[in-house]
Amino acid sequence: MKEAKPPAPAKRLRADASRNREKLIGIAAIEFAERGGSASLEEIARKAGVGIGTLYRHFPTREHLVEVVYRREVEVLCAAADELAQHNAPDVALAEWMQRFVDYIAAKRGMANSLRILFDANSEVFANTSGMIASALQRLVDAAVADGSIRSDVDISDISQALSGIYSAPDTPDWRDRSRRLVSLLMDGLRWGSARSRR
Amino acid sequence: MKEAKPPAPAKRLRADASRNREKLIGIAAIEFAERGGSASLEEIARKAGVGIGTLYRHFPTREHLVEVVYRREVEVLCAAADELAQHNAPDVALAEWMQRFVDYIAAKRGMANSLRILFDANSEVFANTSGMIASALQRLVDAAVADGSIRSDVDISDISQALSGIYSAPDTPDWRDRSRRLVSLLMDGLRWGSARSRR
DNA sequence: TCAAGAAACGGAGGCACCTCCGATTATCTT
DNA sequence: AAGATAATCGGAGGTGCCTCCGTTTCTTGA
Repeated sequence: MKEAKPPAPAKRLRADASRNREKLIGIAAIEFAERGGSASLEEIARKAGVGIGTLYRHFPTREHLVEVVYRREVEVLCAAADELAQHNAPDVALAEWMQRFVDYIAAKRGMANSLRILFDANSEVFANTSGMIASALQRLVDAAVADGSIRSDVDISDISQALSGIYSAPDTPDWRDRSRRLVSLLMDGLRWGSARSRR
Repeated sequence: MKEAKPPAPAKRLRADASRNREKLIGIAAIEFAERGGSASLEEIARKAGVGIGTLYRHFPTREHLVEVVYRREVEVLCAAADELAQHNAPDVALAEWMQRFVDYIAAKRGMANSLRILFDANSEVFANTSGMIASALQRLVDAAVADGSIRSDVDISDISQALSGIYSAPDTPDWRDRSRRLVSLLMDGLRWGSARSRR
């Protein structure tokens, strides 16, 4: 069975290779969150239990690693939307997801600089990821509207706007609390005047 | 004679210190222009004939050094405006100065990244320097208009606009030649319809 | 199951960053 | 003029970055 398969989309990785790769991404996510974009790559390799050479083979530059970690976290965040929707009332799922969004942003603030470099080099990444986030939000809102637990005259872009305000807010010590309160407030506003609240 | 002089504006530097400082700035300007923002600081110290410690005492971070070099070059560029005005016909001075502006921009392109970091940290620097440049340009244009060697209905902001286009132009190999041609063209346009050309 | 070849590992090595502090001046005081 | 004082010099040293390549481990096919 001679099959032409030259454009192998992504070569299967060897078992040890993919194990190491995952380990590195996991540790890197933690380190970037804790130490920001200047986390030591050697430290990451050490904690992942691999040599520095292995890290560099998988991620030729710091930005490659940042990109992969960033993508991974967006995926997790978006997957959480569906997870939450399955196990909660739609409005609760939406509220909880927005709170997680705050946490997600919090982790990103430390690495703002690396992300900007990445943005310059490959802005397509951001088009993808922001699309994913918008679509997750859309699904949650649609479900909550359909269910009558939030008002029906809301537009995704309004919510996005509010959430992006969180990102650009000044980096005070109480940033996180304030952001969480903002999300609660937003949620109250969405519930007010809903079919359910009127019933 | 007990005099209160606590707010000494800028402590006089010791002779050797200021000598070293100047040497460092000079070498750094050359290195940044040649190698871009990633020029080695140790290399700069070595070429300046001082220890690395001396460099770091004068300029605690790479960005400090970049900022000083940047400021210095803007000052030189603006001083050149007056110099040129004294020794040339006003229109010639203007033309020559714009050509020097191209060279100045060329040197900046390599260090775009460092400049952006600097911009985030201290955007006041840019307000200052762009003001200085605008005012130098204004002086040259005024003189040429008064002299009748360029048309009188020109606005500084139009010329600035054209010059800033040079900065944002794509970084092709012939960027410099194209920019110089653009400046010539601009100059022809300015001369056309001037009092002198009509006479 | 085993051997050969492919792929991945990992750390030594070279360079740059930046800090720290004893040695070395320049400037001030008497 | 010569010592006292304060500022400056300069490089050793610890850390991180990244490359290179000999060694180890996985996969495959017989």
